[in-house]
Amino acid sequence: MFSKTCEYAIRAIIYIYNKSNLCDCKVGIKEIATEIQSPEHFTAKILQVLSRQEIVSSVKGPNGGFYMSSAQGQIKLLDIVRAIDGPRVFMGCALGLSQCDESRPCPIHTEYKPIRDKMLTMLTNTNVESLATKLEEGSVFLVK
Amino acid sequence: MFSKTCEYAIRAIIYIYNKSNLCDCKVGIKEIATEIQSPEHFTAKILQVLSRQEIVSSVKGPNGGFYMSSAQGQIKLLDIVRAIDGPRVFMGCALGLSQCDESRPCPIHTEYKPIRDKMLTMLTNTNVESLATKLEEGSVFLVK
DNA sequence: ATATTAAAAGACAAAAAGGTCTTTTAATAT
DNA sequence: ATATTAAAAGACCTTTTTGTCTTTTAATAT
Repeated sequence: MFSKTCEYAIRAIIYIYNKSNLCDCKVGIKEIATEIQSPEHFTAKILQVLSRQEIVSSVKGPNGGFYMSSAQGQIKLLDIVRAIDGPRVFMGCALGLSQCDESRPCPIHTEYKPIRDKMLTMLTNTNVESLATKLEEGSVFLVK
Repeated sequence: MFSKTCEYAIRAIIYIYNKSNLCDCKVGIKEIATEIQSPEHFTAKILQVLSRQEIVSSVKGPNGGFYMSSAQGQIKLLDIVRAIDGPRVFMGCALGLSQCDESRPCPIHTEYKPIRDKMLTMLTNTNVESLATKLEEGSVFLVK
């Protein structure tokens, strides 16, 4: 459903938000990659993209690393997914038609659109903070 | 959402079923590729896969081509998608965890699973015939 | 039987996604 | 000021997906 890149992105962001809000500290790429079990350098590249889009913050140098403000905790999953997979993700036709809507639908438009819309609604309504809270509670997990 | 391969597969199958049931004839790969606007040889390869799985039938030689029986019209979208993208499509964790379920969920399991299940239900309940009927009515389209 | 036809099969190639490694930049502790 | 540290940047590689082209196989019309 999501690209690998997107999966790593979401897991990394949840980890960073949780950790950086817990101890008011910065967290390094090595730790992130270890804790979410993702390829280190690849994850670093993904975080560069998210950093440019100000979804996550970073500082270089000693005691540097990634961190997020509480304001950034309000960022929606859709913002992350769009930053990675582009702004048109979950907007296109299920069968790849360039134009597909009520006025000229593909054969599965009627069946598919409600589901695609539910996906968009979910991504729009879910923010990072709520997911990090569940992680902190221990009711959800980032690995295995 | 679907792979390109899957998009072409579904569009080709709907076209073949509609055409072959209309005129009780076989339809060639050239015509299929033209009519659904897909790459000819690539579409041929996809149909080879679907043919091996008996989702579509074919005969070689003069007046040969692809065709489908009414029984094959009862084939579900899920059968096509699984034939192409593998049996575990729309079964996995949204964040790529190898184990993710109610007993040990990823952070978005609760939000994601109902949507994934709706997708599976839709693919399970939609058969080729119903889509081909809409195409024949002129209420849906395979191109643009 | 044979020529013709059309799918099947297989070898290749381009593009995109996923991933690794090295060098550069910039922050900061000393 | 300088050494150290850690992210940023960039070169490169691998795998998968998508797509093309050629050859082979098999059906059938003659």
